[in-house]
Amino acid sequence: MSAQPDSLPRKQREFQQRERLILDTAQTMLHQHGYAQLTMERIAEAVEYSKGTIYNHFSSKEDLVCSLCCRCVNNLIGLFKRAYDYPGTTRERFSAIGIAYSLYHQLNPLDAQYIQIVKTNAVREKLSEDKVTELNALEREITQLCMKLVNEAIAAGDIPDAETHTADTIVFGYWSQLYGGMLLAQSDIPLEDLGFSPAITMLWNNSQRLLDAYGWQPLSATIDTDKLYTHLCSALFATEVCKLTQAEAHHG
Amino acid sequence: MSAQPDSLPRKQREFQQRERLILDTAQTMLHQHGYAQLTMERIAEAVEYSKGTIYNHFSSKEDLVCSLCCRCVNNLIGLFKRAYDYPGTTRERFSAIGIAYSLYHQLNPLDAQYIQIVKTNAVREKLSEDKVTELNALEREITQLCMKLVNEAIAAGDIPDAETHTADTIVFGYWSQLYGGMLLAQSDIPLEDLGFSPAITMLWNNSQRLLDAYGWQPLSATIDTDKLYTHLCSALFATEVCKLTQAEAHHG
DNA sequence: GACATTATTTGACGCAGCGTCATATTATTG
DNA sequence: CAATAATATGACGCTGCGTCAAATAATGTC
Repeated sequence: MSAQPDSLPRKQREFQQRERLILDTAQTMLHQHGYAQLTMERIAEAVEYSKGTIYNHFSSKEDLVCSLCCRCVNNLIGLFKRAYDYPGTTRERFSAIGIAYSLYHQLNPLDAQYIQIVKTNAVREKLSEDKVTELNALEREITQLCMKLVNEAIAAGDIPDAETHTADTIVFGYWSQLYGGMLLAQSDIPLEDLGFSPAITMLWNNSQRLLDAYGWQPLSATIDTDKLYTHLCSALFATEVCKLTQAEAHHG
Repeated sequence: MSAQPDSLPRKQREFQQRERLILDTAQTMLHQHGYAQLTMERIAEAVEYSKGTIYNHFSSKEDLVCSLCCRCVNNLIGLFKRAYDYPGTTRERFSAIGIAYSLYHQLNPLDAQYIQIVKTNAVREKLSEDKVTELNALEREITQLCMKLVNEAIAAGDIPDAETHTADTIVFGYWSQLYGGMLLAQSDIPLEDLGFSPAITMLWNNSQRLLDAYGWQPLSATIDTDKLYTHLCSALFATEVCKLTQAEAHHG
């Protein structure tokens, strides 16, 4: 098969493979039994390595969870890029980013846990320098992707009165809404019990409203936003939607 | 002084007093040294009671932090009520709620920590039934206050096209934006380093935009929103703004 | 293939912090 | 002033993190 020159990176490949195994296992355990039940001992037992070996990969439990978080943001970046590359109007593409965000969190509701956990100062305090840097880089990447798109829209004249609110304000506003909305939707506060509509619907409607407020053409009055939603879903995220409906059917 | 009939509740008064002492101390410690350094032993030592006594008040460390969180939400409710009672247009009053939220978190940036910590499933898992109920009740109260105001606005005809987006959507949207915006502003991601404007300004502008999008009269085009901001601040939250500027002057 | 050397894995260990509970202390009552 | 009830205490058990010397495996040398 592979000749000598490959034999050096073999170790590294094994290392990476094991790292994936550990992360996958930790993720599964987290999903099944919650954070409180997630211990380094249990992970070690599950992957059939000893605790020391786990610590060769992750300097602490927080470090491990942060790595999960990084994977998660990476996945999100993938979806965002798909939205970015969609051949439509800038508004459609930006809307697609919102859908990507929403879909991802619907599909992986528990992934929001890592993000939240890692955002907590209680955890950040304990993270290594490197991991913080890694995470910041990813967050920078995903932010810049949004900024780029908004700047394209402004350049193309799709946001006529863009002087009054610069790209950063728009990205910040849209992102706030998505982020806050997802957190509220997923929080243990039972929104629907309080007489609220499904959060996903509200989120979509609100974000479209917000884009209207920025004057981002074409305004929602001129198009059917419900149709846009379903169209973008099927055009860009067919597999994700499919998985989601399956999961829903499965859970009843 | 007080006669016999009062002597029974005396114990209770002492109990409550001590509870406040513990919470105050814990809060200070949290602010000064962070969550990781906050231990039950240290709290006990600081208040000069033993650990067992602390556990007479709080069934666990999480329980204690949750109580801090409750106090914090209570403070917020106080500010919201002030905004609600302001004798102005519905839009001004709702805007004031946004300012209340923003001011509170600027004044007590660390309080957001408890909320975040408690929102984390990792911590929720460990909370007692009672504390979760208490917290839910508070969150219900603060939500309902917002709902009430939006419904008043709809009833008064201040939101003409209110059929298309019901009160819950508006509250959800506004709240999402405030919540998400505050989290982003406070997160360790250095927004300004990424070329962003001050988050508070963006937050205010975006929320005004959103109210416009709902068609909530009077639209921001017809008024000076900057002036409204400063006016509401001085009319309703003079003491808070004062504290804030002092704190800023103090920290340089 | 036997030995030396280097890399990796292991799990026993130390330690910190949570939460408990039998005991000690203080308050209340007869 | 004893008897009894209420409360406070801190030693103790336990769990889980992170370390490190020793064991084991891999690699290189003759």
